[in-house]
Amino acid sequence: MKPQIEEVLKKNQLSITDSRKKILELFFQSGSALAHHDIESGINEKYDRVTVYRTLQTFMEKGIIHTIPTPDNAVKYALCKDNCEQGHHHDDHVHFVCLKCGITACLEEVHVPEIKLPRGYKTRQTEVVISGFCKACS
Amino acid sequence: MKPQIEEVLKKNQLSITDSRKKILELFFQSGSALAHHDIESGINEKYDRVTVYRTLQTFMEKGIIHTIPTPDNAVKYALCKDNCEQGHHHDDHVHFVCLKCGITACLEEVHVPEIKLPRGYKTRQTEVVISGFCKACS
DNA sequence: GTAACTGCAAAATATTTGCATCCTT
DNA sequence: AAGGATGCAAATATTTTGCAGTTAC
Repeated sequence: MKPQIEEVLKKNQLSITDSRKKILELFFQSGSALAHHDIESGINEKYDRVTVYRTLQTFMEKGIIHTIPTPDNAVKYALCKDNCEQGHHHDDHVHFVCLKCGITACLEEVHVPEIKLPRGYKTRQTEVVISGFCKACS
Repeated sequence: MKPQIEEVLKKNQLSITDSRKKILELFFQSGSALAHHDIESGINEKYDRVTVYRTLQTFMEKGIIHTIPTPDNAVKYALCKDNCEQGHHHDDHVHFVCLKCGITACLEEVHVPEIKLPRGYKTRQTEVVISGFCKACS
């Protein structure tokens, strides 16, 4: 597990620091999307709030994580699984938010459909967020 | 135009006040989604920031407006056109964000497709936000 | 007249920036 | 050793709450 994490950092030309390792590890462990708050409280060692902000921003720039737009406009971050290169994030999967337990997750196996727009509009990216009840809660 | 606005307020059992009329009018005029900031700066008479917050919240509760989840997690509000009753907001249309001019709009004429989720998940609502270039910018 | 709404002050929360110090390479 | 990352302090921005005065009905 650990080596995988350092690899990700190396591959993105980021120096390997404690906070980055721990935060990235948390993403790998949880498997779901995390809010800033989840990150601050999900790690034993306390890192400065500012460090968390900057780390998330760095990960975003490198395409390691991405934000998920949720219906209530809470900011959540999730690992980019696949073909995200620096600056060019591209999701093709659906995001899910559970109305009961609040978990937010990427459904990698569910693809977003192609949607035809009226004449004149050009699609660059389609985001789909489905809210409902997850396996555990339904 | 004006009478239409007062009607909406009446229908929702809200007392008719200046701020509510002006803010609602702004939504009708703009035809697109508005951020809190757009509302504060889009009205000549200056209403207190707190009043704007509370008015938006009231409109949300009554189902007059709804929030749109945008890719950058900015909070935007738009009129509910159709079958939204108090507490039960239900969109069936797609939201569009222009990457150039930044406009956010509801594409009433584009319906969200039905998406099958893996066994165990239950869908309650599907939100679709497409970013790209609008008629004017493409 | 009464209940509801507004504006002001201030608290609570969230995010960003500058800078000195420390750590990775 | 040098550049980048962190932590602290503080500046900004955002949202919420309490309360007194005002307005709609």
